[in-house]
Amino acid sequence: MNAPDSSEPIRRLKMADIASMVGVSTSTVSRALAGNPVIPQALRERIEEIARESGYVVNQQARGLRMQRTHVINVAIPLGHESGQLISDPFFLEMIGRLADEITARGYELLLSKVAAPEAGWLERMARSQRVDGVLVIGQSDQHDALNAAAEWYGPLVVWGGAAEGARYCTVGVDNFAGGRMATEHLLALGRRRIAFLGPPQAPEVALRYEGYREALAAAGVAYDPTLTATTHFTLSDPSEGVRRLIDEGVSFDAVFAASDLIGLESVRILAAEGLEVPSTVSVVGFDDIALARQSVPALTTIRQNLAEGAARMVDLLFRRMAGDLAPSAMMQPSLIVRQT
Amino acid sequence: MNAPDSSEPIRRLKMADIASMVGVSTSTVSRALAGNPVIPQALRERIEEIARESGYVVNQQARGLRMQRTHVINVAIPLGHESGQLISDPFFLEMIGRLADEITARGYELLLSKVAAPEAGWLERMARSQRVDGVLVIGQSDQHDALNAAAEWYGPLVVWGGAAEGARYCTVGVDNFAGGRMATEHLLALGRRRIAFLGPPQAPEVALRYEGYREALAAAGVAYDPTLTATTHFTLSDPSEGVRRLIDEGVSFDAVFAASDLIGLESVRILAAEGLEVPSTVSVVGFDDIALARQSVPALTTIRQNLAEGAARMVDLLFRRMAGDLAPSAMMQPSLIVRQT
DNA sequence: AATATTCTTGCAACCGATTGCGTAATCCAG
DNA sequence: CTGGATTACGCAATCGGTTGCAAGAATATT
Repeated sequence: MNAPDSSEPIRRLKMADIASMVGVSTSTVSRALAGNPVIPQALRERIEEIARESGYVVNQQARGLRMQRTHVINVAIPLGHESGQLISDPFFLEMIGRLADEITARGYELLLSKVAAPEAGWLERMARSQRVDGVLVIGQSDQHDALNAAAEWYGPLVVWGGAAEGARYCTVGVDNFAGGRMATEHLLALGRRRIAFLGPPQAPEVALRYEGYREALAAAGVAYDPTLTATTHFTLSDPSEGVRRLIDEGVSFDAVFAASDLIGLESVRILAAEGLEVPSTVSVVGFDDIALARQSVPALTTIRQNLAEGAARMVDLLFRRMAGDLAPSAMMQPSLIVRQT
Repeated sequence: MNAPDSSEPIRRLKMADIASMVGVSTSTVSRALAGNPVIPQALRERIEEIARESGYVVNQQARGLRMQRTHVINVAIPLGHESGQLISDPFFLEMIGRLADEITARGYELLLSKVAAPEAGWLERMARSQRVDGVLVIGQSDQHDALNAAAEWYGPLVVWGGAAEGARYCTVGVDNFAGGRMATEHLLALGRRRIAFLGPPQAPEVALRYEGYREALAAAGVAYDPTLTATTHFTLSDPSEGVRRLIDEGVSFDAVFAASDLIGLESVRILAAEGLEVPSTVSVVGFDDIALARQSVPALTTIRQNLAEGAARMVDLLFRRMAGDLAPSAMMQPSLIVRQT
């Protein structure tokens, strides 16, 4: 369609070009553009002026090589537990958006890696490639061991997720155990006794929610029935998963605690389609409080994770770790948001 | 919490270390790891072996500097038209996910830039920083001129969006004009005559959908009423926008064509809350066909954009452009998905 | 006016790879 | 056994910046 202007010199400007235009050495240009105060203001301004009007931009490869830092953070999303390749949970979008804000605000860039079928050593390669200064992992998926191994020698690593047993890596997340308990207690308080649990149990954060669920049941003296637990992926794309399977198997239940809002919303939809009224016949509680939970009809009751705060904490911890301070994990309190289900 | 093993040497391995371990020069190691056939197989395998077991990973900064390519693609999301900082439209998530697949499949990485308040020169800086080999822009937002300017001298740039008037940059997108017409024709076929249009008209793709809307009205001999057009952002966070304003202003309408599914879904919700039944009183058609449109109750009728194909085309065009072939824009056909609204 | 001090600015080494070119080693035919 | 072709591999330049060190210029001190 269009062609780059062929009269434009093909070779990109380098610092030496600016230097010769100004009549100084590259040392001076480098220092001037870095705002080093040893360069007199007048000269610095002249250099900045010329650099700007000639469209010069510092080569980040060269700069990174010399300075041994890239100003890039790797955000990795492992999808070991997902069958499909797609990230469909809006939770990720909101998280990515928040992280992008925090990272950009600190003058860094965000390298996004979707790790679909985690190969051994993916984290090692990420950490050692020198392409990034730190790594954020969103969700442990089934990569607990890989994370532990990497944390052994790589400091600037922060993981969003549950405080899994024996985790030696730094995590940020809500108290999943408390969240699971809160959700279950809420359902119990509504008089529900046969509460189904839906979620992918391989993920540590889900496992903790499940523990909270068990704990609340036990505390209320309600017998735990294993047939009420259905493993799913984070998205309910496959009808052989989740509520539908419970219905098909003839399991009777009067409430659903879903490990994510997406599962919860899909459950509501399936229940409605099956003629089971929500919330009169079956109550549903989700987890995350994605934007959608509030907007759907009926609006989903859920356990809220404050992602803005979570993202800020993750980035804060990561930068402290990049600075050599091996900051510890942080846990935030979730809250119950009662809506219509 | 945990501390990186302090007995581990602090300095990272470089190629020279591997070279001396094997007893060859860095040239040989470099060639061996690159799979260069001039290195005998036996030696290559020995080098690979040692590199692997010592956990060596090539420094991408150095490699990039020397080779003048980074194997990174910049995916930029300009949000000039958005008031808030948040990307909330799931459209972006699906698009990012698809692009990530395509880019990863070619052995490249994805640098994600959320361009919240576009400063002059943001694209220039991106292109000249040598941090990436190519740039994909998701949505033109209000950055049409900036894109045109950059395309003048920067080849590897592909934009998702509408084929805006006077665009000299390479775009991939659905035929927004046809999509707007299809949506409107569908509503007209249902007998609707007072069809409202909701969307952010600064974005070229939305402007084209709007043209299609006008065209369909004209073709059907239905008078165009400017009071039926309400400008919004891509998300309906502000109640002073969209349907609610039409209702408040007492504008009568029997259908809504929303420029995105998110606007459409929010409209359905507001209409329901206002006691206007969908679809008996008011019909609604959205645009995008995000996963949510299918799952919501009632399921949203919409114009489908095939994002899997779109992402594949964008990446294909970008790689051809990176190879110096200035491939032209591509346009795909949207399709009408009739559901319950 | 001579010396001490402070300002400016450039030289050159370095970051860690890749690669053109040249040479030593090996092979093969005559 | 020798000359020429081939193979294997290392030297050193290069990519484009940053920065310790030091020299020369300008200013201050006595």
